[in-house]
Amino acid sequence: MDQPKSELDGWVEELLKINDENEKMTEKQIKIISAAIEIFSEKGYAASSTSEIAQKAGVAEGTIFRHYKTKKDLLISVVAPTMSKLIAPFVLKGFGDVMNTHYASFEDFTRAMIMNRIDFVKKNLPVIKILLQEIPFQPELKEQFLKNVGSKVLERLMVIVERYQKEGVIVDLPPQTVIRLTGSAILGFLAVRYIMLPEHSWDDEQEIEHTIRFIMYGLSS
Amino acid sequence: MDQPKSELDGWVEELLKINDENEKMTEKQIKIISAAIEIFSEKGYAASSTSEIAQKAGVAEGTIFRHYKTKKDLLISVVAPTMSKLIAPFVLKGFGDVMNTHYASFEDFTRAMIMNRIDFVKKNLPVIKILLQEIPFQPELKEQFLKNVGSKVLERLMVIVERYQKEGVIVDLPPQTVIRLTGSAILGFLAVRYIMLPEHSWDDEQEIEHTIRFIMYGLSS
Amino acid sequence: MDQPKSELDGWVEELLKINDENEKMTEKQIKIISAAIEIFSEKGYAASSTSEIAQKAGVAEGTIFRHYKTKKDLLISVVAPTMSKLIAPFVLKGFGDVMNTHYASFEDFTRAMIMNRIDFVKKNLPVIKILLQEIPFQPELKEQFLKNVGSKVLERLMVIVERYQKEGVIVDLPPQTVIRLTGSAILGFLAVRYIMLPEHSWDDEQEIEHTIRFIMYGLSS
Amino acid sequence: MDQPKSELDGWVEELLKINDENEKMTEKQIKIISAAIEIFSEKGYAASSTSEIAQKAGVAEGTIFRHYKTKKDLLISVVAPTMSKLIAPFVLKGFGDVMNTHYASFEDFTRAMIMNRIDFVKKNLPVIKILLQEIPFQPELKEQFLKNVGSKVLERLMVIVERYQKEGVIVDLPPQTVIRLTGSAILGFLAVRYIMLPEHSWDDEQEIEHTIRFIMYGLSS
DNA sequence: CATGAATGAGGGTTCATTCAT
DNA sequence: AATGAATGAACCCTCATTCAT
Repeated sequence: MDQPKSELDGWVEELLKINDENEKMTEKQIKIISAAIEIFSEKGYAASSTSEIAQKAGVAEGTIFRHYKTKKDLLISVVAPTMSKLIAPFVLKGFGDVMNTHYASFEDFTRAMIMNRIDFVKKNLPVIKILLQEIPFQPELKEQFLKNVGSKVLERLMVIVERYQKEGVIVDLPPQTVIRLTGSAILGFLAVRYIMLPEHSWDDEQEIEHTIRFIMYGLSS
Repeated sequence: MDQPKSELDGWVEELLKINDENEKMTEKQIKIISAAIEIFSEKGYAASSTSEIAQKAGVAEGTIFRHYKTKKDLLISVVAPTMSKLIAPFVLKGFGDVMNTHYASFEDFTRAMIMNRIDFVKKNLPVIKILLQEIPFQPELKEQFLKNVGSKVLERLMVIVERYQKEGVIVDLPPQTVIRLTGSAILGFLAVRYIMLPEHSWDDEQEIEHTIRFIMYGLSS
Repeated sequence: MDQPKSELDGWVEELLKINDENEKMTEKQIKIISAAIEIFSEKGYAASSTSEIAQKAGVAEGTIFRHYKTKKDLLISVVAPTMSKLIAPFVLKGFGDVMNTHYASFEDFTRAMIMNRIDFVKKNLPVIKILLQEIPFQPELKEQFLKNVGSKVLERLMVIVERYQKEGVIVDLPPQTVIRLTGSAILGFLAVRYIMLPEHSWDDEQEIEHTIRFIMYGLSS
Repeated sequence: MDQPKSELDGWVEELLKINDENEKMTEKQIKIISAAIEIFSEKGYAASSTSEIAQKAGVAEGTIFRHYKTKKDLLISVVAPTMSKLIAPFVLKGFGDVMNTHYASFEDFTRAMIMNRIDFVKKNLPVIKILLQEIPFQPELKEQFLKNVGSKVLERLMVIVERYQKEGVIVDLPPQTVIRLTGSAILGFLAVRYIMLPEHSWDDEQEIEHTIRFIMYGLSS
């Protein structure tokens, strides 16, 4: 699953560094968050008990509530950094310019996107599972998600899609439809590969190439 | 969202009729199941309380447990018929033969598929949400799902895909990959259309045509 | 465990016959009472559920309450006939006279008593267990028991003991104490033999003889 | 009910002291156990509710379950120390030797035994009632009881009985029978005196002497 | 700052009892 | 007379949260 070091990755890493530096979490907090991630993703938020988290984290029950006012607070704290990272590549300033320069072909762009998202999923799988589970039930998360992905990310991607459409390299469907179709192909691969059948033996490189081919042909004008 | 009456639909309806006739539920049971569907899909299984379900169903809490031994039993009873219907079109005997006859073109087949699934999703949205939420946490459901979808459905679809591949109308990728890509496009549409942004104003016909186009071009040989 | 047919037994049988004839229980009632005896003695009254009794009896839950107004009513109905039989030998009219005639020696009397009680315990073990368990908690039973055993039985026995004391064949302790000591020996045997260690292999005849010997010597003047 | 200070008592007290020191119960735990003893012995285990115990103990219901995982756990915790004390006099090391030295006559031994057991019953009456009630229904207790009393205690007593038999001071019945008869007399007294008719006005000293006399004569060779 | 005992509301579930059929 | 669906109170137990130490 190696991928060519790309500019995009460079930014993500930078962003992550920033995020991580901001955290200033005590050792106990890290243990709590880690335990929460593990347990939330295993049994679901509602079915997890703070006492089990405390036990797995090796802290007293009360300690959790010293750092996170409520259980829901803990959930948000678990999920927020990953949500940030999720949209990081799209909100970096200069993102558009760079696109112009570095990903001359739509295929390269798609490939970079796919590789980057695979990397992201691999590094954040448990939290992603939690996010998927809880977004429908936590208005806070839903709102945050729609605001970020539905606006910022979509906005950026639309600009990019429109540019490629103007260049005539992809079909002239509504940009949102293009994004939906491309996104479905990529996320469909990630879902099957990492969530539904992670145990299955995969030839990742081939699957990725097939997926890219599918998108390219599917969107060919 | 009208769709041309097709043979496929005929069978599904027949199957559903059979299922529905088998149910023989009392009036109270229907109320309980309805309330459970509503509340489970709204708050998630673990966060729903049997007392709230009883209240919404207009029955005493004890009545729930007369019909469903445990809360999990109620979940299974809520979800099982929909799981059956989910795979119904694929397990009907004669399904393969009919394919040969009636859906000569891959595009027609895909269109029928999409229409049928849209119909299914529209009729079963709340239960589908519950299924998606709970499959990861309920081994019973997971097993049932994998057994049915992972075996029966996949099996059928692979035969069909291989036939179209032999005919040279679609690209010669591994059949499972073809199914993944097609499924992603269809399910991606359904997810966005009915789960993520159901409120958005959609031009369904257009979106469907675009999606079919995407699949056709994507899989063109 | 054969025992010589005695007059005493004759009366008991007569009494039982009377009791049994009075019962006029429907077939369902018999099944309910039998099931109740089995379950009450197995798990205790409070830990038994009427639904389990109904199931074991093969009747509907409601049927129990048609015959017995409450669960406690059922308990009383289970236990009352045995309580009657328990005191039967002592309240039969003419009991005292017969004593004079038939059991000239105190030893014969004691032996008859022991044999009779063994027989009684063997025939009524489950109900006796229920009685022992529930007398402390059911004022109705307690009162009934004290009234019958504490008065009628004790009264009769005291007359008998006093007669033997006047004859000089047993020691001149307070009659109640004599009864307590004799009763302890007999009931102690029954408790160990039939309740505490019923599985142990017993040489009943020997144990009985030893017990009688113990009482005779213990009360010798 | 004063009794002559004996060596035997010395040991028991010592043992109890050890037990009591081990307990390290918080104030709340003591209140919970006390309330549980009171209510269990009054209404029986199955008919007692944890909420009532909590109320009588003056704690929240949850507090009970912080200290005792289940209601049955609470029962065991209530009953276990008394079970230990029950067999304490028999399992103390050196018990046998001391018998040789201090209770030269069988009568003295029996008297010490009776006094000691009276003391024990007086101090532990409610828990003893609970034990008697629940041993038949709680396999854990039954097993524990049989293992301890049925083995350790019986073993010790048999050695003692056999010694007195060899000395020719008591009749040559099977030792187990001797123990049963002696035990019946003692326990019969205790049962009548403290459980069945505790309100009756008793001349304890006399009753005890009569009981001892009964045993002595009953076992005289 | 960390602890963990304490809380009490609410969880799922059982149960004796009722009543329309 | 018999049924068994329906009831709702009470059951045991868990939980997120608080607070004195």
